[in-house]
Amino acid sequence: MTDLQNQNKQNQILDALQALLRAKNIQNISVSEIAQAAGIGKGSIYYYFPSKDSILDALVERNYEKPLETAKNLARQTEVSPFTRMAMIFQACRNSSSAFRAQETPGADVKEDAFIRQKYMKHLISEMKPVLTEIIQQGIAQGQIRFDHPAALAEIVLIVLTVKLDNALAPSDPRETEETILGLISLLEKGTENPEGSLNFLMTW
Amino acid sequence: MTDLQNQNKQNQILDALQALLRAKNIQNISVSEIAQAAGIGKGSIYYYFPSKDSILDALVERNYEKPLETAKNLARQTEVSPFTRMAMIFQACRNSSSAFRAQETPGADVKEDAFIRQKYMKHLISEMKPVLTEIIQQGIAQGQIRFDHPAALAEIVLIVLTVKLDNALAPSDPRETEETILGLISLLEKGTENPEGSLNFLMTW
DNA sequence: TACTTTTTTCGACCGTCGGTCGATCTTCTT
DNA sequence: AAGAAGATCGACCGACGGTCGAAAAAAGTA
Repeated sequence: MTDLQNQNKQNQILDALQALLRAKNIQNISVSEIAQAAGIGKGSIYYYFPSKDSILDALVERNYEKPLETAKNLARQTEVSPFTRMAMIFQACRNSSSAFRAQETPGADVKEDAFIRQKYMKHLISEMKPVLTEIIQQGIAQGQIRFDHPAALAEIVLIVLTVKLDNALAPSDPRETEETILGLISLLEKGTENPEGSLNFLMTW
Repeated sequence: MTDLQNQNKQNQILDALQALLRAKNIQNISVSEIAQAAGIGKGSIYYYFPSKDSILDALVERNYEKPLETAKNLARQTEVSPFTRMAMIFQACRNSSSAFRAQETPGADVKEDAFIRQKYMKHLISEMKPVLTEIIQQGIAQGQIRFDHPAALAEIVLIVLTVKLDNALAPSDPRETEETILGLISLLEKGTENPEGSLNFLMTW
């Protein structure tokens, strides 16, 4: 079987898992269920993946590849304002992370699918950090940003946004999340020596 | 049986789990193992805890109670500088979180005990946020801090520090971690309108 | 086409796990 | 002392992740 056909089959399994993930968390999804949803036998799952965890890994990878690509492309568009590019990156992250985001569980506490989201966040932060750092450095070179620690700034922004986006590590109602983002923007304005309110457009949530 | 004796028994189980946790991750520790390490039968575990997860919850709670107590006490000591109190809180968090921190796994990637650390971080952030917010508000009232979003600032600082402290969500070598903390301090100085270098003492890592 | 070989599919099966349960032992009460 | 209430236990249960060899499907060969 060609690599392409092989990937199709893997994607078929990944699609099934992603669909199931919308209704319940990983711990409550059995391999048999995934197989059934994918329309294949349970044994076949293990022909394409060595373990249940590895299916999750693959799904995470498939989901963060797209925003990463977007970010890398944006890093090259030096004619666009660095903050605008930052906003576009966050939007891309937001869209693709929705597959894993903690659902609104009104009465009960947040579901314990910590595992997969942590994996997603970890990869996203580590892969996105150098790209965002580069964009910030361009902003410094162009005089739009005044700050001495571009890599640190990139990581701080990524950590806060990823954690708040996920809404499981530091769960908040929308109102509180907005307040935190507003504070981050204010902190960014003062930190990068931009006038107050000039970064409000980042608030596209 | 008195409540005190009951708590002793629970602590005995918690101690056993904490000891086992140093060697392997949760997923690889069975309830029978915990029982054996605690010197009791498996069934007795379920006399004191309703589920395996609840044992973890209790262990997490036991570990974040102390720094939380410390923080609450500090919140009352308005004569001490808010930043000094912040530093003391971080130190307390640092000490008590070591039970869950990701070990240095030289060759391999970070162990997958994500679950428990995420739980610890979540509780720590949510419990610590109001306390730290109060301290920041005091700093604003006293004129040592100039910033419009005290709660947001508290959450941002807590998120970044907790994530970096944990070293699993955004793993870095010590050199890189230092750079990020340095950047956070710089951002804090500019954000709270304090002179550059004035918060360097927070760097007690 | 007829055959062998290789790839792919499958579900019964295995060991282990979290959790239950009634039997049993211990400790309190009167 | 005797019964009630509290505490302990490990055999047992259903379900899970993962294995395996048989068998079906596909590909190669003449």
